[in-house]
Amino acid sequence: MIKLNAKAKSILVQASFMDAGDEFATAKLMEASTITTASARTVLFRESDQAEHFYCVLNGYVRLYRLNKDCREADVRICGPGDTFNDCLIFGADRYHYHAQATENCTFARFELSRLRSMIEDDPKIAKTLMQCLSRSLVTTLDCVANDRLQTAPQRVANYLVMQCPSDAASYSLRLPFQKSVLAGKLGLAPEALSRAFSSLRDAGVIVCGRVIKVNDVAALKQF
Amino acid sequence: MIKLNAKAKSILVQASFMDAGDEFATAKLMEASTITTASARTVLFRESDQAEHFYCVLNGYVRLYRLNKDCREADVRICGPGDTFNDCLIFGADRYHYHAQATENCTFARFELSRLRSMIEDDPKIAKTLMQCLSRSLVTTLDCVANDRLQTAPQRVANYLVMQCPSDAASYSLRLPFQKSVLAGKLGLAPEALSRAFSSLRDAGVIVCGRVIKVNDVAALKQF
DNA sequence: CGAGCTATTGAAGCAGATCAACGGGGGTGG
DNA sequence: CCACCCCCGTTGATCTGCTTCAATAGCTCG
Repeated sequence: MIKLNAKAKSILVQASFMDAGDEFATAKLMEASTITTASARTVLFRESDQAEHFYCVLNGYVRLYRLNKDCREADVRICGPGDTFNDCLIFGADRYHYHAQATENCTFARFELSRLRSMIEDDPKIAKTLMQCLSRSLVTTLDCVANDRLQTAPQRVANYLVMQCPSDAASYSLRLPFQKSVLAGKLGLAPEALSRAFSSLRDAGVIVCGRVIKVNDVAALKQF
Repeated sequence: MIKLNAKAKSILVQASFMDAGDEFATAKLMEASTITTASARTVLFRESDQAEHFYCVLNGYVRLYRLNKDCREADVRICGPGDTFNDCLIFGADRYHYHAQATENCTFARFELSRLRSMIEDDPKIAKTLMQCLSRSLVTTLDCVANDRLQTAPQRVANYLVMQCPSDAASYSLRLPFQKSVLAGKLGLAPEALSRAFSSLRDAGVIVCGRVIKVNDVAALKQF
C-alpha cells in the first residue's frame, strides 16, 4: 500500500465520484481507499474471479473487456482518470463481469466492496455519491450501445472528436491520451477500421499526425 | 391515477427492485408510486424531454430507443415486468436519455424523481434498493455491448434462448412474450436477420412455430 | 542503431442491412 | 360467423461496411 501523494489526492478529490458528499463523507471515503499501481499490460482481475474491489482511476487508462469462446476480445469500456468501475458489484453479483487490463502504467484508488457496503448503510451521502457513479457508468454504456447500433465507423470517430472538443471551439487540436488501438477498441472497431475512418474524415478537415489530431471545423464534424 | 389492484401490487412487491428494503421501506415506496397505463404504441416520453419519472414495468414491454440524424431507430433496451428504467436520472441529468414506447398495452408503477431523491436521503434501505436497480440496468447494458461486439446473429439468438431456459432443463419450449420484431430490436438485428438466424438454428434443434419456440438440445445451443 | 511493436494501406471475404415480393394469421367490420 | 384487409414474418437478391489477412512503413525504447 502506498500513501496518497499530493497529485493522487487531488485527482481523487476532483474525481466526480467524490463531489456529492460533504467534507466528512469525502474524508471517510478517502480514508477507506488504498492507492495501488499496475504496470502496462497488467491484468487487474479476470471475469468471474471473486469480486473484491471497486476502483477509481487516478492515472492511466484501463480496458474492461470480455472474451468470446474463441478468445476474441471486445472492450466494453475504457476508463481514464476520474472514472470508476465495478460500481455494479457493490450490490450485485460477487463475481467480476469482465476482465480488466492496464493499457499503460496506472494508479488507482481501490476500495473493498464489503467496506463500501457498510459505509453506504451508515451514510446516505456516500450512497448518493455511489449512485452518481453508477448513473454515469450506465449512461456511458447506454451511449455505447446506441452508438454501436446507429453509427458507422467515421461517425463514431467524428462523435468522439466532438465530445473531446472544448466547449464551443470552432476548431481545436487534441493529443490522444492513449494508443490508437485503444481508441479503436473503445469505439468497437478493428484498428484498421479506425485508421480508415480517420482518412475518410480528412475531407471534413481532420488531420492526423501521430497522436495529435487537428480538427479544423467542429461544426462540419457534427453533421457527419 | 388508478389504485393498485391485487395483481399489480403483487408484481410490484415481487419486482426485484423492492426486495432490498424492509417492510417499512417497501411500504413507503409503494405509497409513493402511481399506477399508470399506456396503450400499444404510445410514446411515454422522448429523448431530451424534461425528466420527471422513474418507472417499474408491471405489465407488457417497453422499448427504450434512440434515433440517429436520419431518424433510424435503435433499441437500447427492452423492459418487461419487474424491470425498472430511468434509474440513471435519479442522480443524473434532468433530461431523458432515450425515447420510450409501449410495444403493447402496458401497466407501470411510476415515481416522481424528486420524491425518490428525498426518500433516498432519508432512508438508506431505499438507497440500497435503487442501487440494486442501477446495478441490474448497468449489467444488462454491459452484456448488451459485449454481445453486440462478440456475437453473430445466430449466436445472439442462441444466447437469448439459453438465458430463457428454465434451470438445467435439457430441452424446453418457450412462448415469446413479445413480437419477433421486438426481439430483433433487443438483439440489435433487423427482423429479417432474426428470421434467418432462427432458420440457421434449425440444425441445432430449434423449431419455431409462430411465437412458440421449441429447443430440443440446450447443451448444443450453448456451444453455438 | 537495431528490434519489436504500432499504424497504415491494399485486397479479399463475410455478415448483416436494405429493398422487394409474397404468404399467412389475427383482428376488425360487416 | 364469415370475409376482408392489414400487418407481421419469411425468403430471395443485392449492396454496403467492417473484419480479416498480409505486407509495408514509422515510432519508440532499449
